[in-house]
Amino acid sequence: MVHTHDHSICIENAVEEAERICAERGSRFTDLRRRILTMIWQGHKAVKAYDLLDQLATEGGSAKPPTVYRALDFLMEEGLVHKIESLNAYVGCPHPGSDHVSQFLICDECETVEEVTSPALTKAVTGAAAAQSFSIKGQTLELHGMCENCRKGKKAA
Amino acid sequence: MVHTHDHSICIENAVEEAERICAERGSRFTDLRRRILTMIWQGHKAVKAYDLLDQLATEGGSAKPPTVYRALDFLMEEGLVHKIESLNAYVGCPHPGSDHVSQFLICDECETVEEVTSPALTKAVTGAAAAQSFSIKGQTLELHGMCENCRKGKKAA
DNA sequence: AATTTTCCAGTTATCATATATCGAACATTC
DNA sequence: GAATGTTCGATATATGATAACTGGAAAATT
Repeated sequence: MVHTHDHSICIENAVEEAERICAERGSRFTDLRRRILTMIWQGHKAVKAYDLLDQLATEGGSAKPPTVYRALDFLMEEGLVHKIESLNAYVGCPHPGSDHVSQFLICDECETVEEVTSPALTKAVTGAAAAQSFSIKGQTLELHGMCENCRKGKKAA
Repeated sequence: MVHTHDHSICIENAVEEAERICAERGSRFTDLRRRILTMIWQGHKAVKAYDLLDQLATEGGSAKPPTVYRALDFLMEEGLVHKIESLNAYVGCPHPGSDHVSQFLICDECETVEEVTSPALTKAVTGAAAAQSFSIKGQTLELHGMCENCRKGKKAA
């Protein structure tokens, strides 16, 4: 998806929200965690752990993998970021704090990841599980394809 | 899920089917590929690449990672096995040859992976994508939880 | 049957992802 | 300021995956 919006707003919002949520819960939103969350929010693409490492390295310090993974674990526990299993990469949650299941539309063209929560889809998931008497605890639902904007671009080209 | 069935039938079927499919397509179902497919079908759990490596090692030979991954790639291309992204592991396809989307119910208790193809769920997925004008090319749909048998077991205990 | 072609599997090397363990630094609370 | 708890760092190791190249076996062709 081509984003014509002012993305700095997204970053600001995400960091502010994180700040608020952590304060509320008594979790510590440390400098490292803020930096990593900010990096992840540089765009709407999923970011790989080692890209974060590289970025941290260029910023001077010498962060090692465990540091990054711990920060990512924290951010995931607080629901501030999600992991995209099919990409081994991480993306910011657009509405942290609200209890929700996450479903992802991943454009293989522009790499944009859009998080959605479709009630109909969630219902179908629940139904499919129920049909097998399966009690659901978590879902990984990642749809790959091409987003609207890329599709338009392709058609035009 | 507790399997009361004679699992050796599953293995035989899987290998015979693979044989048939590969013959039909002119793909070569080599000894290594057969061994790996058989290993994956030892149960209904997803098997990790390095477990396959270890098993191959104990069987004498000295297989290296690329060998295993190449065999897995082949088996996936032919639709004989699927990768479970949320586990980084591989599971046999119960009905190869038939064109289908795969959805998985993964029991976190007994680790059994059940493949399903729910028309209702597939329709919901298509619908959710359409709602965002997203053109879908592939899906990763993995539901984690507890299967019927494990649930019963827990209740009894 | 001999030759050619194709493709499989092995080797080495390397990269990427993830965990375990331990200890030092730091802020917070009392 | 001492006690506590947490973060962050270093090191090591395990696991997951790919690249580039080579030799050799099987299939196809002549």
